[in-house]
Amino acid sequence: MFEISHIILGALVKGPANGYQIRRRINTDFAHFQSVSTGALYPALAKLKARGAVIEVGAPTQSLEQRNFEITDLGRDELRRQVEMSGSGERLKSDFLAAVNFADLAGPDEVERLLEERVGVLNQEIRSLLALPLRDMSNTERFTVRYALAVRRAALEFLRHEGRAIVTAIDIESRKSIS
Amino acid sequence: MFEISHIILGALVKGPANGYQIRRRINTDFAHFQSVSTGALYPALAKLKARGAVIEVGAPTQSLEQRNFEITDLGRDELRRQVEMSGSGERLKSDFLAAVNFADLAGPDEVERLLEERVGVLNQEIRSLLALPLRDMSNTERFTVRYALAVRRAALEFLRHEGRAIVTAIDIESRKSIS
DNA sequence: CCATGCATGTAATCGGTTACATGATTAC
DNA sequence: GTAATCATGTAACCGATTACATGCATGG
Repeated sequence: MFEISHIILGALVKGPANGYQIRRRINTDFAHFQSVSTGALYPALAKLKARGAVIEVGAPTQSLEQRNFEITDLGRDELRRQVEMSGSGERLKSDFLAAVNFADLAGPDEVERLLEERVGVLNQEIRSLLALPLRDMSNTERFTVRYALAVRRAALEFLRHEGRAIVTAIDIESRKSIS
Repeated sequence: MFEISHIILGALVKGPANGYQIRRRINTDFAHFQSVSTGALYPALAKLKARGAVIEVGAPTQSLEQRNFEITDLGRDELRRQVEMSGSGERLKSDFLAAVNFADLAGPDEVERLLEERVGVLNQEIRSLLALPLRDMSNTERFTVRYALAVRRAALEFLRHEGRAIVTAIDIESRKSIS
């Protein structure tokens, strides 16, 4: 399992950065498969430094309390080993599917709301993915973005074709139980 | 956010069950959006009982230490409210995309392995979804299964069409850096 | 001047998994 | 008889989020 520390190393492969920049790289460039909060980032970064997977470089002379981290060969080794050990699983926790699954209790309006909202979320995610600087990316990075785009577009497509049908089906069903 | 307790309530909507059966319902029928471990299930079940969202029914006379839980009106209310409050987001943590994203460090063989493994996982997930008793399901349940099928099939399709290309692209790239 | 973004960090808490402990029942 | 499945539960741990505390820099 990939942990935050490995993702941090992955973010630093692109070049040195401070904590804030690492966080932004992860939450934009890697948003389609991972995210971080500050409470996870800084402790993980400290541990990586302690074990020599990253080093702190540059001027402590700087007036700002801004730091600068760089990945070491040891860090690259660690990341490479992680890739080699990694499986191809995904852990999904879907509020959308859970809510729809149990929406019989709430009625067709609720299903309609959830569907519309999901379409909105998917469109937003697609827009974010398209906004990424695809030209500056490596082949593998671009591949992951295109994979993420493909599944989101398929989800949208499905909702467009089958969303209406499910709402009317539940509507009919709920009317039946009333009469 | 849907928690385990809500998912348990959702499993009990289908009818009374013991802890073990609840767990199996979740890990098969709801596998496409949620899973549970025993360490989460039993404490959550105890709390649900304590607050009256489920009741323990039937014979304590039974020789087995088998229990039987039933959802109450209060529990149904709680689940309905949760559906109404729910957003349409999904939280994905993908080892597959992370590993591919950083696979430059490991070489084309590693990418090929990850792709093949992912195809295997997707096929298995599709088989599991198709094995579900679709006839016995409500409209909304069936809808979530078909949604899950659609995105997995799209992922497979993408890998079939674009998987080969990425492996060769990285291969060419890595040979370039050698020469 | 004041909101927003940049920047670092900690403490409390959370939701959950892994592993363990135990034992009955069923199927080969 | 022995392996697998059914069945319940706890303790230790884990990875992470939320909220907070602090302060500088920038732009409207």
